[in-house]
Amino acid sequence: MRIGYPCINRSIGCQSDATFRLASYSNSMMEAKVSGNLACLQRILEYNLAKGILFFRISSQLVPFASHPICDFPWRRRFLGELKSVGEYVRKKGIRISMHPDQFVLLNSPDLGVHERSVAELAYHCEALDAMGLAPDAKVQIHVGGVYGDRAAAIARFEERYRRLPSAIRKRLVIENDDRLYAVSDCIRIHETCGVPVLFDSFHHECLNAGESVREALKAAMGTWGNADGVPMTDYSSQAPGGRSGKHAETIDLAHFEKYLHSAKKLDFDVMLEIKDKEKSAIKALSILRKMNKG
DNA sequence: CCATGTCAAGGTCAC
DNA sequence: GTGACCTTGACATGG
Repeated sequence: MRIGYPCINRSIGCQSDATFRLASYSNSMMEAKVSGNLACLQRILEYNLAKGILFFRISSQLVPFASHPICDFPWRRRFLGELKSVGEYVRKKGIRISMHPDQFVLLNSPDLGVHERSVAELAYHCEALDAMGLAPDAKVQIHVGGVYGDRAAAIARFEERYRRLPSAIRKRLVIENDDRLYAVSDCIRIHETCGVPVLFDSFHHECLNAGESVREALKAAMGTWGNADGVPMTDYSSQAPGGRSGKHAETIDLAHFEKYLHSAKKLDFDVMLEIKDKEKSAIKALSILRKMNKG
C-alpha cells in the first residue's frame, strides 16, 4: 500500500501548479510557468521519497491552458526532456502517479461543446503522462458527470462516449464514485457495461451508498481493475468537524483512518489522502500504517 | 506591501 | 427562470 496526497506541497516552498490569467497568455509566460512547475514537481517527488510517500497526484495545472484553443505553445516538444526525466525518476523509485481533471470535465454532458472540451482536456492529461513515459497504471480519474434530469440516459451517454474515446485516454481513465449523484454501485454497473475501472472514494461512499459496507464497496471497486491498471487506487478523507456535510477535513483524523484501514485488512490498494494539509497528514498516515503492519 | 476581487471551463438545488 | 452554492488557492490589481 502506497500513501499519497494531491498536487500541492506546503513544506518546500515551490509550486508545481503555478498558473496565470488567460488575459496574460503568452508563449514566454507558458515557458516560464511550465518550466517552474516541472522543476518543482521533481523537488516534490524527491521530498516525498525521503518521507516514504510513494503516491502523488500531479496537478492539472502542470501545463496551464494546455487544452484551451489559445494554446499554441509546443509544450510536449519543448519540455520532452524534462517530462521524460521526471518519468524516469517515477519509474525508478516505484512512485505511483495519478491526475484528476476538475469538475468541468463531463464526458456525459448533453452539451456537445462541453463534451468536446472534456475530451480535449482528458487528451492533455494523458499526453502529459505519456510524455513522461509512464505505464497505463498512471491513472486519470473523473466522476461520471451530471444526471441532467434522466439518470438512465445520462449513464448510457457516459458508456457510449467512453467506448468512443481514443485508446490513449481509455487506457488511463477511471471513474470515481461521488458524494451526491453516482454511488459505487452505479459505477460498478457502468463498469460492467463498458469496462471502465472504478476508483473507490471512502468519504464519498460515506455520503452516498446503497447500503453496502465500506469493505464490500471497496472490494467491488477493486475487482474492476485489470492487470495493466496496476494496484487499485482509492481516495480517502473524512468529514471536517463542524463543517457542512461533505466538506473535507483540515487534517487527518487518525482514529478514523485507522478504523478504515482495519476494515480493509489484507486488501492491497493505494490511498490518496484528500485532506487539506497535504503532506503533513500523509506523514502521519504513514506512521499509522507502519504501526499497524508491525502489530 | 497588503487587501481584496476575481479567475476557462458546469451542474444542482432552492426558490 | 434566476441565483446561491459547490470549493479553492493563488493571480492580479488597486490602494
